Amino acid sequence: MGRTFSKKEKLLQIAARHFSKHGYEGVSLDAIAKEVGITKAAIYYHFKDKDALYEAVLLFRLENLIAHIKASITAQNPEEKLRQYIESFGAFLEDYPCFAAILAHEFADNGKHMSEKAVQTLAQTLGTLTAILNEGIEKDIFTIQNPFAVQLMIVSSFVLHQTTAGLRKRVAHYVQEHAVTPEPDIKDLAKTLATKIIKAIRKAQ
Amino acid sequence: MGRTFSKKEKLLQIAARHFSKHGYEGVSLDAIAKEVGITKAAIYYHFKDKDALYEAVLLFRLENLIAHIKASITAQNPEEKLRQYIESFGAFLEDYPCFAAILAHEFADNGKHMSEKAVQTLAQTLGTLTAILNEGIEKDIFTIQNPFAVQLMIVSSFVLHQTTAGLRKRVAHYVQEHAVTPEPDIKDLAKTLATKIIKAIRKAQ
DNA sequence: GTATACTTACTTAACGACAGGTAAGGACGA
DNA sequence: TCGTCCTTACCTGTCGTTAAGTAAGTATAC
Repeated sequence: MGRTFSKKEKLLQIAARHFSKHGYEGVSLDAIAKEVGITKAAIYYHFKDKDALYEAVLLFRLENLIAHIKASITAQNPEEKLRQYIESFGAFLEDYPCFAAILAHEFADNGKHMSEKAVQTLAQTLGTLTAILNEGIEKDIFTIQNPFAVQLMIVSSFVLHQTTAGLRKRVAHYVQEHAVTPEPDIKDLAKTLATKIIKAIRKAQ
Repeated sequence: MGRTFSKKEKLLQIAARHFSKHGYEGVSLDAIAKEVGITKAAIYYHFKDKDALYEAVLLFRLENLIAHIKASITAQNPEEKLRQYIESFGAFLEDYPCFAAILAHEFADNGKHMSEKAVQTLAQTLGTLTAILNEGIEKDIFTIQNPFAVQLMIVSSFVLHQTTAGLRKRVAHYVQEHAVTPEPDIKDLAKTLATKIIKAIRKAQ
């Protein structure tokens, strides 16, 4: 039983795709409206302006993200928690590739279009990671880490993995030494990344 | 003895800054021209169109980059080569932060504005890395790696480190658990990243 | 039950600002 | 005088945004 979407939901969904493909500046409300099947002015009935539409798109998924991550961390020991953190991050970005691309655009222009609330929500993911790392350090499992550096490796790898698939294909075409290893999907990448990061920060026994 | 710059050089330099800050779509030629101190029409004397200007900016730095990396790799053993690769990549992006931001924008929209020539040049960096990894695998120093995954970790970490400094500062403000560890500069990050990656892919002795 | 008042969810049409791009011409050094 | 390096003036299209209007639905009063 496929549920029916209201025009507003359809608008948000299509807007997300447009913002993900072209970035804030590259998106025109005309184009969105046309695809939704309404007029541009109708967007202004639902949202104050372009900024508010973007904010709605971004905040919705950001809040999803932190809920998803928090729900995924069920383990007791820090190492397993860290693995769950990394893998749930990857799984979420796989499920919402548009969101990954929107994040990539946001990172590229230094969060220019992110409201304080959006930044605050994003900060919660980093807070969660920091707590895990601190616990690991206290229990003498991890070496001391800068949480920002670890977060950077995780988030940037996932986000750019999701967004640069087409570019990588073009690049691969020119790499002579490149044996045609199959491109790992994001779930494989998550596992690889988790293993690598844990290996890299774990205290030598 | 400060050399004098031609208008064209000044134009390229300022264009790079604009493209790095706002991305291709967000940049207006009027704004660039104004800052250079010429009129928009003068840009069309030097370049065919907006695309050609962007291409010139991007290709120039890309060619710099591969020259810089190749010149930096002087070691004999793969492990040291890999370290040099990573550190020279980081050093280059530190010297040209505008270039890092342009790359970030390009990654965010999947290389939409990259010409085949630009892609080809970018591919050379990946080719260099692949050769190093293959040598390490042959000599039984590294475990088998997907070069794309390793390149992804290196490039994405550096690029987003350079571009998201302001955003990270905003995020840090909301992270309660965050002890105010000083933000590592990119050279520290390069060392950390090199150590981590080598630790992660090196064969256990 | 039906007239009235009001809300919801849009459309049509237009606004001013500004985008990329161009044709024509002028200043100036060799 | 000829090419180089620009400027002035302008065109066309598209942008975000708004005002005004409207068909359909809902709530209330009698």
